[in-house]
Amino acid sequence: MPPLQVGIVDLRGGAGHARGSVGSGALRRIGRVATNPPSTPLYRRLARQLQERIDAGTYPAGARLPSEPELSAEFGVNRLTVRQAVAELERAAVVEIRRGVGTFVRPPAVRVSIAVDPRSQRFDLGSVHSALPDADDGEFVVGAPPVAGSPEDEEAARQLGRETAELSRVDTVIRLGGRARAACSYWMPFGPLPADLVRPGRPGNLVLDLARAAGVELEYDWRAFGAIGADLADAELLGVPAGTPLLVREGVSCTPDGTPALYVRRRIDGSSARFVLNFRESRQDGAQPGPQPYGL
Amino acid sequence: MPPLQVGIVDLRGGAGHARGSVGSGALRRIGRVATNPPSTPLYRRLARQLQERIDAGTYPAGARLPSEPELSAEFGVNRLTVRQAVAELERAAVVEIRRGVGTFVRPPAVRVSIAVDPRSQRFDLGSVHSALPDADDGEFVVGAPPVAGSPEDEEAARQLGRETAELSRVDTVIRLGGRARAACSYWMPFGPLPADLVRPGRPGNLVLDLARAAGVELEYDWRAFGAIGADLADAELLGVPAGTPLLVREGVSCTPDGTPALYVRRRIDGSSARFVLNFRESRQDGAQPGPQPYGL
DNA sequence: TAGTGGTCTAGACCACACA
DNA sequence: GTGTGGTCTAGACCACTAC
Repeated sequence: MPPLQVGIVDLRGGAGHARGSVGSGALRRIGRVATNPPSTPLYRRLARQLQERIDAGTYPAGARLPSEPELSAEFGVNRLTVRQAVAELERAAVVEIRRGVGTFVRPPAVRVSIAVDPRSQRFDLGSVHSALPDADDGEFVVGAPPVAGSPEDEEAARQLGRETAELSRVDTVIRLGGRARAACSYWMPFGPLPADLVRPGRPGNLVLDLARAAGVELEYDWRAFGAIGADLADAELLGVPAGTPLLVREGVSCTPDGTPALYVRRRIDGSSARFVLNFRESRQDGAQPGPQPYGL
Repeated sequence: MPPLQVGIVDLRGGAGHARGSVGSGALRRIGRVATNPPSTPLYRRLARQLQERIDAGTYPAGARLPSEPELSAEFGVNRLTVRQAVAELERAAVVEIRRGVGTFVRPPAVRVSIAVDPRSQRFDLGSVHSALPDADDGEFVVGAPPVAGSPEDEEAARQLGRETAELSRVDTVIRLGGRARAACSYWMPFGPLPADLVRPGRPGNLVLDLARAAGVELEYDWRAFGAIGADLADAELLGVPAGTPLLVREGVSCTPDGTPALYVRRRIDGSSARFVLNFRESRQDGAQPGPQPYGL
């Protein structure tokens, strides 16, 4: 456990900070009376200070930070201000907060790396499935909501060149390592879907099963990558706070004759995966065989 | 302006919510005394309620939400609780908060769509440049920090198969539409770099200029996509709150003989761009020529 | 000047994890 | 039980924006 510093720590400015300078260098409590408005809010200076300690190894990876009351006392600020600083670090994936336990420094980002060769046409990689096969993991249907006029549904209809009334929809969650990693939505221009396939809780590779049931062969048409914050619904599905960065991977698959047959939109927990595209033939040197995953 | 509802609004549960039921249906203020702990925190129920109003068109796109004191009075909760709810909606990109002005409903997500044909080898699309050429926009050098032992530097060295001491680094910001859209870092296994090229504030296409200066021809080796929250440094560079979802696009380019010559890591404001990969030849039907951008 | 959101405090009660 | 983080209140002062 890191040594608990006693007394009040000065939070004025910090290294490389522009304003906020006060005359004397005396250690001074920063309280309600803003003798010299520092322009940088207190909670942010606190966040920087904590970040510096983490970078310096004062709080190494995996270590528990001092508790909120401890930090509150050490820096002479309100506990809520401490919480605001720590929340910022949590959103930046620097620390992980475990309720009832403590706040811990995150290890340097372990990610699953998924290689995709963009020149091959028929493959069903790119789904997170093949990365970490494990018991209890997999894709699970969470519902088959009717296609109404939601913005998502409208988008799907536009992408498939159909009317919303012609579409069926299924929502799933992909679990890996005991955690929900991705929320998926599928739209298809046919229906009704086999009740057994879209039964909530059903495991399996939904895309493959649906394609088989419909008797169609699917090819990638296009895929797109973006980043958004989790909305309230996705946050609940994935068990993360709203606003958590999600990697959105969406696209259309079509039959060999070019008819759009599937629009898929996946929201993937950003800390869980990245997608790699290789543009050169597999290298011969062997020294650096493609991208190095961040750890795993 | 939406009509200001008077009185106290009931926040118990909300549609489709599991727990939190109380006996009578009377409108009741939810105060300090939790007569029946609803399990779902107040601020989240408030967020849902506001989201519902936005979905229902009570607060249409572009409209200003009632001010925090107004919402505080309407729902009978503390202003800080209101702020917590609104902050959640802001992180989910549902509303935009303008200090001193108000909180506004965001339009349905306008994004720049950038098509990339993954089968062609030599192209410098994929950079955000070609999307929105405009005056005052472009890429600007913000610094050429020495390569020390930071985790990023170590990663770059690993990717390039070099020691950190062999690398040079440049950081830039890409501005589009008057806003910073992407923060970029480049690592190259040579140096020193031409002082004129890495002078802070210098505009231009840095990759092309550096390659020309070094007399090397660059090809894509691999590119990867991920999503993270903005850390404190990126948040400052991009002018967004820490934790804002960023699309990370990183990769290695090499010379025609396969020698790694550039590691690049871009953090792109998630609300600004998405990357599209086309797997099929350009379509003949013409009806749906590739993916439809979300608006722009 | 008036109204908006941004920050900060002090204090309270709660749910959760763990010993 | 003890300590952790999670929620909520009341009140205050501030900075920014627009009129």
